[in-house]
Amino acid sequence: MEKSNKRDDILQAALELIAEHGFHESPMSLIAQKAGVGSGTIYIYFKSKDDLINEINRMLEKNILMVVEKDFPSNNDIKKRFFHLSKTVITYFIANPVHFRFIEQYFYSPYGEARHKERISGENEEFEIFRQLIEQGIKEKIIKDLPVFMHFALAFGPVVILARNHVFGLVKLEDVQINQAIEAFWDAIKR
Amino acid sequence: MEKSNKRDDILQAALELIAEHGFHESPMSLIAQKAGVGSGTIYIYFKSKDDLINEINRMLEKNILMVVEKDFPSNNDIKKRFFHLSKTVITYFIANPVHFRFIEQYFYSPYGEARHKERISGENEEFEIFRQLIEQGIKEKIIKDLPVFMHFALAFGPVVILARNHVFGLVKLEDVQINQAIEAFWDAIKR
DNA sequence: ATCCACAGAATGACTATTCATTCTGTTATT
DNA sequence: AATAACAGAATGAATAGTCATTCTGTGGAT
Repeated sequence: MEKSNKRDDILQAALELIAEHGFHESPMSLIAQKAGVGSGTIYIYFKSKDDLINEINRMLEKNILMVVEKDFPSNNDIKKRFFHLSKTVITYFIANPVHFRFIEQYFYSPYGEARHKERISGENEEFEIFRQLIEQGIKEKIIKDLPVFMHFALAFGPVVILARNHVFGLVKLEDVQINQAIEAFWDAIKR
Repeated sequence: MEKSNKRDDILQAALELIAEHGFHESPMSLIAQKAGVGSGTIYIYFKSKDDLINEINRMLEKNILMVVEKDFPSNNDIKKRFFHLSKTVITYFIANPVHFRFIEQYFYSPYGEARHKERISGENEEFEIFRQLIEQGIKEKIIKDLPVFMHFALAFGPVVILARNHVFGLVKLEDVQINQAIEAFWDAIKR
């Protein structure tokens, strides 16, 4: 599996640089240097800088989906599943600050707009898990009868801000606090 | 008061361009053109592009604070005040999509990091209103005994995502839905 | 009223720099 | 020997910022 080592090196270098400095403060020359690669080499693996950036995002999304799906308690009750999902996501962000900061910048830039639309409109696996959870919960009268996108906002809005505060070192989120937070926005969602 | 018309023209032009296209897709030459001004003129009013961008943010923050403080029901009960604050903010974002998109890009970029730290650590008027509200609510046992930053995440996290969905045209938030959403995240906050 | 002198606002061509991308020659692989 | 992968220099487009010059409006002198 050591096949395309350079490709991964480039992805990793770009990810780290962009997470720290942003898109336009991460020139291809620097990415190449950090990856230990000639700048021309990047263009063997990626069509353009945009392509590289989108590829990083795809990699991270796949990664997160994997983490979320692993050990997901599909057969447990709604609240348990909601907790697992929320906790996994927030824990992932805290454990991977570099990923978090990349995703945040990507998401809140013209790049992420298209991606965001896809996510809301449906064809996204990550979101699918959440959607099923909510829809079932509504049917079972456990969750408020509100549109799914609203539940998404109620749950992931706080997650993102909390992760941000932690990643930026403004607060230190301990396990207890994470649980308190999830418990709190569960109150927003549940009937 | 028609004193420095050009300054305002430049701020407005830059605001609109950046909201739509992002920071790096808004060259000074274009800003100048859109403002109906020579490119050198910008440097009479602003030290640099960064200065211009920070100045736009300052302008918008002042503006929002004004809107929030106007008619704020200081003497009403906690829940009423919380509702007013939340509703004002979300309504402002929806009514001013250009402002929202600028703020979002600013906030989620290296520019916004410093600003965010200031906000959390306290010396920010906007935030002060919220802080007082929460602290009083905790004292009166109306609101959960959690750190203020957590309540901030619980309330403004959803607000931002909802506004985003609306501004991007993914959903159309009617008054009823806004009220439902606030009612929901009030559940997250209240005891 | 007309004109002149002048301050400082405004301009836009210009410069130096940075950047993404391409080109070229070299090295490794088959 | 032929091919593909590679590094890094070269390129040209784009950009932020500068500066010598032009414009504009005001106040005083006639």
